[in-house]
Amino acid sequence: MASMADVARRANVAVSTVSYALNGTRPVAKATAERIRKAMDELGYRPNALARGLASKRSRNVALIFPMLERGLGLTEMEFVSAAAETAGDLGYHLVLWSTPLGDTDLLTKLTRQGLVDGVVIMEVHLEDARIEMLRRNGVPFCMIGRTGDNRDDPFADIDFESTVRDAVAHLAGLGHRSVGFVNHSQRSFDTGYGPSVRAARAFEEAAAAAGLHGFSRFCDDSPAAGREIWRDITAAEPGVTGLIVMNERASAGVLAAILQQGGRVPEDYSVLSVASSARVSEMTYPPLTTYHPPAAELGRLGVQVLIDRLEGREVPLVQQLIPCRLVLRDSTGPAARPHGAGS
Amino acid sequence: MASMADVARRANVAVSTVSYALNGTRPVAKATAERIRKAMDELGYRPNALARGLASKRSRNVALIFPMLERGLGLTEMEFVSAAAETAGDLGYHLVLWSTPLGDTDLLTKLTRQGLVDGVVIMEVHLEDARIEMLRRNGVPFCMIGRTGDNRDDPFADIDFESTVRDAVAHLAGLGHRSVGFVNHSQRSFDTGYGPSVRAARAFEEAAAAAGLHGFSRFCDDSPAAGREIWRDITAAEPGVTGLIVMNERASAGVLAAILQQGGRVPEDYSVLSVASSARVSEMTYPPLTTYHPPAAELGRLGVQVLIDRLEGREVPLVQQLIPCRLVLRDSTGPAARPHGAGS
DNA sequence: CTTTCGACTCGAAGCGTTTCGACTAACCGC
DNA sequence: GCGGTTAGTCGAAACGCTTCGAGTCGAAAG
Repeated sequence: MASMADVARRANVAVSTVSYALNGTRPVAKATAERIRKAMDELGYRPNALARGLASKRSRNVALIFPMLERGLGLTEMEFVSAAAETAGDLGYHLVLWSTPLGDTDLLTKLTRQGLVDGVVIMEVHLEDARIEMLRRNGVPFCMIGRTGDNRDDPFADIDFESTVRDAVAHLAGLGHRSVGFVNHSQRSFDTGYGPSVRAARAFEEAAAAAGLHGFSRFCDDSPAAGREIWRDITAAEPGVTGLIVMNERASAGVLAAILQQGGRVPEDYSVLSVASSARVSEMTYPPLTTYHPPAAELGRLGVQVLIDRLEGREVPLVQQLIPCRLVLRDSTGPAARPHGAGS
Repeated sequence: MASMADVARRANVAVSTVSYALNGTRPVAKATAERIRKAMDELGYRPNALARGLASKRSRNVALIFPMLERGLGLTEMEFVSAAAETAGDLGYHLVLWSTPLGDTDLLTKLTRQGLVDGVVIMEVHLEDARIEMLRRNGVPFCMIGRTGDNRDDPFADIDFESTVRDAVAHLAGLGHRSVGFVNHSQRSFDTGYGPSVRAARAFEEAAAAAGLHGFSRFCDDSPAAGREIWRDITAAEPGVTGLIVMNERASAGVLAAILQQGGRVPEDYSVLSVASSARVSEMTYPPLTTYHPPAAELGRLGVQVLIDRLEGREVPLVQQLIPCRLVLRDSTGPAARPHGAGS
């Protein structure tokens, strides 16, 4: 592999001059620059990333910390990762993937101390997140996807669950639904302070109250089976229900199946509105789900963009961006049926 | 950040001795080793990955080349990426993500020449793949997920589409189906030599013939809408059909929906058998799809494992592994209806 | 008691960059 | 025609590690 010394020799200049020409660090005469450029592509020269990083103390690598979740990663996360990788590439950076158990701060500490990356994008942030504490303490530049409860001046990009849930409630209320349920993630995710669970739950209570309708919430494990079960539970406890907001991609299919199985029709008898589930999945259920789609790609792009801006020392204002989900109408919502006439 | 020199000073030894102790490159006295160890964790020392890589000419990074596809990445790919990242981590490596347009050999060349990674795992390999040519030519160690048409002595791990499709045909034949269709990916994917499309298509023809049943194939774009359309096409052209093998995750939901919409029942009137689609999605359709699940995590793990084995110079036999999909029974297949009695 | 060998250690020379200080020629304003 | 810039270039010193050659010492071998 050709090195900078080879290029310098061939172009008849000092190594440092090659470096200047390459990075524009200092002015280089037009003719010299041309000679160097020529030498470079005759040799097929590419600067060595490791050496460059070592000497400059900037690796031009960023890490994406992405958790090994028991519930597994979904398509939203995939979109997110794709966008992050692509954006990093566009900005001349490399994206390295750190798959770490959610609580493992030690592992993360070890990883960050290796000096392989200049900063990290961290996802699945919890309201209280030891990893964020650690990053702050160790002075590791980072950008969150999601946010803690106490984010003061750390940059983040997150889904605006508050406004999304508000919109969702308004949407159903607008269709005449007066008794609306909210199907959340698991109790456990709520208890451990998973941001979306907590914020959405709160937002739902408020929005339902504000809209003057009867609202109730359920936790639900992330599986179709749990979704089926929760529907049975709901119809038993809330016979007047006509609308459901489901923020649980995997459960949503179960809910739909359970309704159909009980002889209910969607959307004639019940409206099911999905929140933050991916397009690829929403269009595959029966009927296809009307959904507030998460801005996964935007978040991914934004996350690495913001991080890199900081790394490059650009004097950027603190970015703390909330992006609402975008409504895509499909076939699972419609005008409310007469309150008690529903379900066979 | 503490450096090796700091550790050496504190432990009262030469820098090289610290290195030997750290890597076991040469013997170090027990007492010395202990002193060094102590110094290390008093300082919270972690070796600098860049310096280490530069000096040793082995970065301990591997790249995952993953394509920006127009059809987007699915859950299978996500599982795959997760497994790869996790495995790399377990083996003390970092996984960097290179998101590249499928045909962009130049970009790939640039990336590999930077010396950031020791080798690459490459996915979505086509039967004729310029990227593989390039890797061979440039002597970049690699492992394919998928395989070219001419793989001689390059390592790969791939889904065994031949045997999977054979099994699928046998499964339906065993249920009494005599007229079975195969829904492939798009014509385009076939024409551009996308391995799964080509191999599965061939395998289906053979297996259908061998089983003595009436088999026919269709290409289908990757979308529910295309799936609906293909079903209309099929019922028009093949009125006797009772079984369908669908190797197209996104289309499968459309097929199901179209059947239901025409008043057909699954599996009473028609059996739909999905091939190589993810569990997360298969369980969300209506009815849930009986599926041959792709061994995504195994492939991901295997890919980086094999690559790293080679990098470490272990004298491993050439790994060219084919893993069949595993059948998971759900609700979309059953005994064949009377040939012509189906469909309302 | 020498020789030999292995365990153990050290210093120095890289690895391929960036960056710093210094030096030379113009060139500018006066 | 003299200080002061500025464009353009060079050599050398890092950066934090690995690796090589060489040296010391004690124990086993002859």
